[in-house]
Amino acid sequence: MYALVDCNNFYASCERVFNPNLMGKPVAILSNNDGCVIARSDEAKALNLPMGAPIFKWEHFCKSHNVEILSSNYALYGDMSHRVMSILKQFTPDIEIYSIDESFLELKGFENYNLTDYGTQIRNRVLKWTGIPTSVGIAPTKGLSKIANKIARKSKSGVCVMDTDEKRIKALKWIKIESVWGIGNRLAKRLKLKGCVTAFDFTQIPEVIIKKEFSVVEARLHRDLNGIETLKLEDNHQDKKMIATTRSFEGTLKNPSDIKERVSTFASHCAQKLRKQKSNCHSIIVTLRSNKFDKNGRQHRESRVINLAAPTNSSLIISKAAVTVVAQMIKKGILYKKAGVIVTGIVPSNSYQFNLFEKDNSKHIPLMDCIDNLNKKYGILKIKLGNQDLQRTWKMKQERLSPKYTTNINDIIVVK
DNA sequence: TCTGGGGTCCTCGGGCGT
DNA sequence: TCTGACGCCCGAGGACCC
Repeated sequence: MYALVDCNNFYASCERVFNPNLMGKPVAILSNNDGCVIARSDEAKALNLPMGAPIFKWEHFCKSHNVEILSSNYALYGDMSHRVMSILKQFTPDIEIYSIDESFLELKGFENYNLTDYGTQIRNRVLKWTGIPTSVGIAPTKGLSKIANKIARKSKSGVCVMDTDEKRIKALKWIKIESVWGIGNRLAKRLKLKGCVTAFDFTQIPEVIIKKEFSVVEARLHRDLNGIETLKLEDNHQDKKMIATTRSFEGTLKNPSDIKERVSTFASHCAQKLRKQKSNCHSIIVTLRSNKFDKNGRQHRESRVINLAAPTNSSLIISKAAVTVVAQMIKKGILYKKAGVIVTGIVPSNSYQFNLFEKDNSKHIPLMDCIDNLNKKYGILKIKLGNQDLQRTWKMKQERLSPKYTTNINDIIVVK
């Protein structure tokens, strides 16, 4: 059996732990740069404030309905997530941390347990120790545990155990096809054309047809929902296969030197993340785009790939390559809105094949170590490359940011 | 004025070796 | 030596997730 433990309205719940005034009120959390709504409390959902709503269009609505709007505070959410996950690890050794707010727990050897009680224990402990409410869905497969979790979320107890075929069929008939994990908008449309309205309809289509007309992904899901354990617990300890830093600019940029500065910063950020996981990258992808929402402006969107002669995690090499390429991409007269650097072809830094003509950049290794250590000691990004913005005039818009209650000593709550 | 960021996996089509 | 069939590899782009 698998349990899916999902934190209810995670970002809003984290904020409420440290600011009880938000209890019972509609709360909306904004994306980076305070752009659009990315998380909502139940009360905000009940007001039909949509996910992804651009806040400048919904500000008036929020004011008139007393919605509390907050910038996203990832330092807080990351730390709270870590606390929740470490509690979940006490309940089973087989756990897959699926995202910041949910985990799959494999319950092997729990045949003699009362799973409803066990799920309740999980919920109670997480709530008591962290203040975060959760829902627990327990079922024979991962796909079904996702559906059980949706039912749990709607139930009073917050726990749903799908342990018989009758319960499985009832649940499948209840859930709409577009709400099934792994079925996005496009697929839902195609499936509806075939008369698939619920997950149950999907499971009744013969597997050969699914394989033929859709793909192996849907075929796997099909088996899983039919109760055949197909999707397995995934290993959490693997290194990332791709590391990205992409950002929208505060306004729009047309000056090549401004754009190059941003790209250099994104590149060195990627390099830093590579070094943190002790990896090197073989290739770099640089992306640049104008404002897609500007209907009147000239549009330009491009991405280019740089294949390196030898894998590296040196900020100097990655930044230089990315800046050179972005300089070739910039078109005169275009107002650019967003850029990004993605590093791929990731290999462990201690084992890679030298190229016959490779230049020795071994001096970079102690230099990068030194930069990382100084930044660790004196605060992130104190040491920068010469082509980065040394005055740190670029800052994310975070006008409604809550304190870093759990990760910054100056922000700790004082009880008087 | 203002519309997120970071991932994974899969398919498809072209290039290329057998 | 040429050609077609086949399979593998790789990059681009799509779809999905949170």
